Amino acid sequence: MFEKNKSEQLLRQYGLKVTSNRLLVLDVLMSSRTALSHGEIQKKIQGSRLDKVTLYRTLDTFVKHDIAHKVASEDRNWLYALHPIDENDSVRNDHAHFICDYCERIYCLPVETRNTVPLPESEEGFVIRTHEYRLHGVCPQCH
Amino acid sequence: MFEKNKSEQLLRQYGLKVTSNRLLVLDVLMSSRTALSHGEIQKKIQGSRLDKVTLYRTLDTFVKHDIAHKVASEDRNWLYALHPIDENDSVRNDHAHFICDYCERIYCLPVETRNTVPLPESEEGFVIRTHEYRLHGVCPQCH
DNA sequence: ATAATAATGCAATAGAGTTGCAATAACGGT
DNA sequence: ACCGTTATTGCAACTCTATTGCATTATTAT
Ligand SMILES: [Mn+2]
Ligand SMILES: [Mn+2]
Ligand SMILES: [Zn+2]
Ligand SMILES: [Zn+2]
Repeated sequence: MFEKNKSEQLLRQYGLKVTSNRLLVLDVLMSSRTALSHGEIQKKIQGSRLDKVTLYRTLDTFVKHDIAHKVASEDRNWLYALHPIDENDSVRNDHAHFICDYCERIYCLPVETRNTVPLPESEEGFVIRTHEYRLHGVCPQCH
Repeated sequence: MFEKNKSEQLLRQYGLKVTSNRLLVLDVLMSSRTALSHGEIQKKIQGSRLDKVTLYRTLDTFVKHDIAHKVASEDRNWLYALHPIDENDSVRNDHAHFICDYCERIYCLPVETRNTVPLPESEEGFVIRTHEYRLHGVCPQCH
């Protein structure tokens, strides 16, 4: 038996049917350093006839099955990215988002962010379950 | 001379013309514990004939003059809020946002959040200028 | 009161994302 | 290799938030 490619393995591993659309979108996400919007992904796969609705649904499927996650961009669009891998090759659900002030790209940075910002005494009744740390500044591309 | 009300003073202080629309919107924002969407504000001022476009522009004006700030909500709408006041009655530009998993309301919490998450060595070329800390969990209303 | 300027209301428009439904493709079982 | 079940896909129409252009109206300094 031949070894299946990585994207195909990943889909089967998550119990998803292997379709050319999903493989295509997965490849795009895997080869991007930044989180991508629906529109950006469409541009990267122009030529293939993948409908925009199917792309929305494919991305939702990835998020629902926790293959990918989505981040709200500053212009209120969703950006999609696979989970970042840390130095031990393990997935980090807990990480920071870096938003460039110039190109507005969003990077997922595998940074430990837990237990860093305690609530002040005065703010009672708020129970924290998860968090997102968003950093703004200048990215390596824009120096 | 009679003492002007607080909203009117605030507008003059920021060099803005005093209009009934602006006073109305300012009152709504001042009396809310959570950040409000355009739609929520419209509901609260139903009866007044303030056009939806004017409301958008009024909110933008407040943001541009730094009377208020806006936060992207989880469902991709803008939410608007005045700057939170800390225990010394001074404005905090640097604060956290608490997003309730149930009611989805966003609260501005006057929490010190500076310099809490250093980047790892491996992530070079990112220059951090500002940040936003988003906390998710259960708010006091939803216990 | 008047003039200069900014704010406002209305209609049309843009853009991201969603819904319903019929056609098609994936895949386990034979 | 074929079939039947079920999930995926493409298309059209639609929803919803927000924006733009422009003529009208209100605010403020003089
Ligand atoms: Mn991320
Ligand atoms: Mn805030
Ligand atoms: Zn950049
Ligand atoms: Zn709540």
